[in-house]
Amino acid sequence: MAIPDKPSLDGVEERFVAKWEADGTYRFNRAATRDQVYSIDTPPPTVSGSLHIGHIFSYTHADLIARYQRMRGKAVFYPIGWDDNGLATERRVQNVTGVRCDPSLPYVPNYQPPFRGDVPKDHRAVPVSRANFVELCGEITHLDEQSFEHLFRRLGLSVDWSLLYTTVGERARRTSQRAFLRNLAGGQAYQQDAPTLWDIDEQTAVAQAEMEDREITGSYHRIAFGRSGGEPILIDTTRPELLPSCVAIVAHPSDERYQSLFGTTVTTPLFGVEVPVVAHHLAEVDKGTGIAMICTFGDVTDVTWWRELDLPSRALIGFDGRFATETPAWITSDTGRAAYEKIAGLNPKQAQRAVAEMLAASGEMIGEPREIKHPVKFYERGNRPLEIVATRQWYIRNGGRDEKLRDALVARGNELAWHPAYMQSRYSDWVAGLKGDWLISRQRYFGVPLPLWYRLDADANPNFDDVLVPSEDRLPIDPSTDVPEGFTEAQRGKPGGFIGEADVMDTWATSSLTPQIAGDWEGDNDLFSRVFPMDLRPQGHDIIRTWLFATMVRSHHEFGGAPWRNASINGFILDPDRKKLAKSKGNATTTPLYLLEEHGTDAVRYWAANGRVGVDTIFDEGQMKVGRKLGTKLLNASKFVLSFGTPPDTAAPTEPLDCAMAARLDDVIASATKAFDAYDYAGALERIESFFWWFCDDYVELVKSRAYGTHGEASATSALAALRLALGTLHRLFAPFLPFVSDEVWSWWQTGSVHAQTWPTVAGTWGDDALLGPVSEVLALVRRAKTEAKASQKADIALLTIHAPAEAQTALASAERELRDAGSIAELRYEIAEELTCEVVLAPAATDVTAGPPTTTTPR
RNA sequence: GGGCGCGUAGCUCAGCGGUAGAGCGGUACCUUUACAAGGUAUUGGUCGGGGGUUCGAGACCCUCCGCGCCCA
Repeated sequence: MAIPDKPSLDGVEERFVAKWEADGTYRFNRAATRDQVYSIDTPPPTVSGSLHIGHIFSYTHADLIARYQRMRGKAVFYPIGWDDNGLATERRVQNVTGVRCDPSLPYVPNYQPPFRGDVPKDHRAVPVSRANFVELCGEITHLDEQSFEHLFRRLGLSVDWSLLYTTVGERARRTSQRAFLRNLAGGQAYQQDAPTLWDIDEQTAVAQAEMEDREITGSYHRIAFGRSGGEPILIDTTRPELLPSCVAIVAHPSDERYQSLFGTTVTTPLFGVEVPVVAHHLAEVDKGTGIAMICTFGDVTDVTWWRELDLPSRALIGFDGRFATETPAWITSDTGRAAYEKIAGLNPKQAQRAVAEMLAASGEMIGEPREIKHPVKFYERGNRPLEIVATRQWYIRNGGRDEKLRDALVARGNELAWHPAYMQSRYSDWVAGLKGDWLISRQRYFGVPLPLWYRLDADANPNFDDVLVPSEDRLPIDPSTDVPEGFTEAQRGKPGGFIGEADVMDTWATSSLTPQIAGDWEGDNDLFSRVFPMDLRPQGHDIIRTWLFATMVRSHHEFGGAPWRNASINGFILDPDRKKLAKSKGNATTTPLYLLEEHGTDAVRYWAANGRVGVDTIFDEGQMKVGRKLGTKLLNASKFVLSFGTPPDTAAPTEPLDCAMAARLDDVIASATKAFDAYDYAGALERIESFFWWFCDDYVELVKSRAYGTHGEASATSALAALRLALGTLHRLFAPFLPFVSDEVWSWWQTGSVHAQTWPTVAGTWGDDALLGPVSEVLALVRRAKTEAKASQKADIALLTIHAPAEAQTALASAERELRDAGSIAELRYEIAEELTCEVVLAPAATDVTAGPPTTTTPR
């Protein structure tokens, strides 16, 4: 291919994206053996969200490593997936189409939702069947996935698109169900009736990893518990509405004030239920009055107390977040039952108002409620505080209730090389602090179903202990339409028959299997054995506790080892005020596609590549402009170097300056390789870039005249060979960072893609680059003299006197021709001196016969 | 409250035991036949404060201050 007259970065993305796809440049070679493979467990982005600059940042980092390893000769297994499974997708579909799922409705063929796009604010969601809802989820996610793919291709990710998977796709469902069944068989999955964190708006259970604390305003209500033959006990609570669920009151065992009360009973106000006074170390002496009521269940501490003190369960808040309509049996007094009837069916907020009014009226509330700020648990995507309801759920053991397992999982962290190393403590700290097992069942619709049925007794009541499972070869199954072995569809819901499990799995229960899904575990075990355990898991530090940990749990249970060898953890993107970029803060307004179009992909990648592994990075379009400049420079420099002509095949650098440049290049290759091997792509780029600018500014300037042939053919040939050696090396060194422009310049003079070439290696035969120091120094002094004389850089110098130590003079003498050419120096003299200085006498300019006096400069 | 990380030039960052660095910005000069979407030069810092280890500390240790993230 010919060199364009005016090289340009415009349009390189479209051209090479198409070419790489057509040529299969990034196709995985599945014949490669495990030791020849470098496999990457890429995070599948959530397609219900929109891509933002953080994706550009982190996915570029993974791509840098992928491209480097590919050039090192590895068969790179670099798949990508879309995470389209779960609640986030359901929400998006509801918002876009104006429907909501009602599993009781029948399927409607060819259903059209009321909207596709802008749903008016006052629109009331239209109920649709589960099957219709899932269909719409599939339709909307498919559209999202196309735009994601377009952006990622445009970003130049060298993923093998033929390996694309989705987390709700057939293979993911099969893998996910198979892994669950193995966990079930291995005793690592179990179901339990237990207090469960519950989001009353989404009507689903929430796992520990998905909840967060938020500081909200509440009110301390001081209420009096009656005591036979004594003063009432005063208790401060933010949740007086839970009074009917009260099972005990609790103080710290060492609390002097309440010593005499432990073992006695008190009576709850309004409801008149007798409850014990108990001691537990979690009661806080200096919080409120130091004695608290235990209700089933107001918060997670209540759950601990309930479990550890073996208290009865008196839960009243149901799945809908409202108080049970039926008055519970443990409230026996007429006044108590009358009080309860006033809150039956209310939501917690309404009930709180009602209870507070009743307490005020009965005189059992002391003073007015006092406002406080306190942390309350929320579902991370939720709007109202979590409730805790007692319900049957499925769990996977993750060490939260088993010290040995916990220790084993912490130890698995040592099997990974963490980049940066300190990120391992985020993992260890999280695992060590787990409070319970991993809740994986969700009361949702768009997800992977739990592959289970339950046998029904003679009255058609489910026996949850009698679990029916499919054989693995039937997977994936949907228990709402598929039938357990030995049954017929007619027996569904009938006495002696079966019912399907309605719940789906937590999205992380599928996402935790991305190495197994991508590698087609048990589907193509030949492939799987070539790629697993994966070499690299790249991801953000925010999801170490979820994605990374959950994946570790699954791999530990199934394979008894870590699922990867390396974890590289990327930082966040911050705005110029050092705030985390987030759409909700309104500082993440620039879309990724706009940036790629505005600055060019290579320029944006350049910015991303400068963000060191694990370090939060400021969003900086200035850096993208620098990247753009680098790309332009690579075009121009390549064109110039190639314009000198082609040296003979056997040509090699022979001149001292050329060999010294090659030696310096060797050093750059060595240190860039070392940096890349340590996952320090930013360090590698820094060294390559710095060499490149020196190469352009000094080396090319020094040799261009000789390359034109001014000193004869032999020395010209040495220059040409050296220039092309450097150029070919630079093109390959830049290839991971600037994939588009590097392939463009490569195509001018080479065949094939630069991305299919091998990473440069050190020749080690060029000697040292010692002479380059003094030469660059003199060149800089000459330039400074000209600049200070306000002369053009091409102005002639009549006489240059170099004062320098003897060894520097030897170095300079070996490159004297080049110095004279580059500086337009007529006469050059040497003087011995301690320090290197130059005396510059400019030749009288043709148009200016009154040139200034000689200029003396010293290096700084 | 706990854990982790970070405070180096106006800005963004590198350096992590041996003479304070890069890019951007600012300033000046050069319309140089690769590049004006350019080039050349130049200006910027008691390396957050204090103590200690060392012949020597931006770097290692202690402590304080400030900022960020995660978890309570």
